[in-house]
Amino acid sequence: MRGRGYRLTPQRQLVLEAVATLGHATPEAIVTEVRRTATAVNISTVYRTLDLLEELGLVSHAHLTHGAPTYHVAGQDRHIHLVCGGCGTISELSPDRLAGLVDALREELGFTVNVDHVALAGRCADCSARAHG
Amino acid sequence: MRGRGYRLTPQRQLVLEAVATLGHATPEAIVTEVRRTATAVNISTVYRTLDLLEELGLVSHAHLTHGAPTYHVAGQDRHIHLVCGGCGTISELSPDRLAGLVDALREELGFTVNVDHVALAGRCADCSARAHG
DNA sequence: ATACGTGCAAACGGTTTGCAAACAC
DNA sequence: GTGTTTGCAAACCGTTTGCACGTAT
Repeated sequence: MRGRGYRLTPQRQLVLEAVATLGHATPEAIVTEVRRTATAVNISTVYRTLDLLEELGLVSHAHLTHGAPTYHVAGQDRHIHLVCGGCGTISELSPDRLAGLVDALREELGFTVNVDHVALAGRCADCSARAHG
Repeated sequence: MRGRGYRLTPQRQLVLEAVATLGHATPEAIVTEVRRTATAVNISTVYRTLDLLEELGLVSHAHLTHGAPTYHVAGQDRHIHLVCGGCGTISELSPDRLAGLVDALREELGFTVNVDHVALAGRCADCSARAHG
């Protein structure tokens, strides 16, 4: 952090801790967690800090729903998300499932897929059954 | 359209035509196109109409960027999108590339992936090279 | 004639910005 | 001390809503 010329502030520490504690969290959830120990922290500081932490490679974000993105500690407990458009249920999946595609795209096109970033949309078993009923 | 108890209005026709003409278009781009022939059409009508057309299975939408989604005629010229987080370039890919994964998820979990819906984020060859330089 | 559909304006959720005050260095 | 970072308030973008008017059926 300091190594890259940035200042180490309580806000920045608290935001990173909150992301670690919460697992997958929206900016709104993060500011709520942070305020448990520092009531005055502003949501705009959280946004600025998340951008910075992401730039430093400490956190990543994913889009699970049409609403706010969720942030998580980078490279930890990696997985793909499946989001059911019927009931909204989110399930997790090993990133190995995409390994074949990822490797092929890197070799053929030089394109490196960020596997965590986007969820796969679709319909879970229950909702598929219901739709046909 | 009428078959399902909905009224056929000029606005609805124009929105569908605009989606067909534009290929991939945001609601903003669609309303601009529609206004070339009907200046008074409101953006909220476009949103309502797109929801309806999607419910009827005539159009689909995909999330290519962090901004507005893009709408396209359903089932036509299907492809996956690759979005480079470095330069923003969007490229297209055959949905066959995901066939293996899609089949596996359906068999094992009963989950049906909506392949068109979400783009794969990552870094294109140029931007990967640049990042290491 | 009577729902249904539209335009408008206002609100919404999520995010970004300009600025002056506060603080890490 | 000085330049970065913060809090605040206001603006922003994309989207949704309530309501009175308009219109396809």
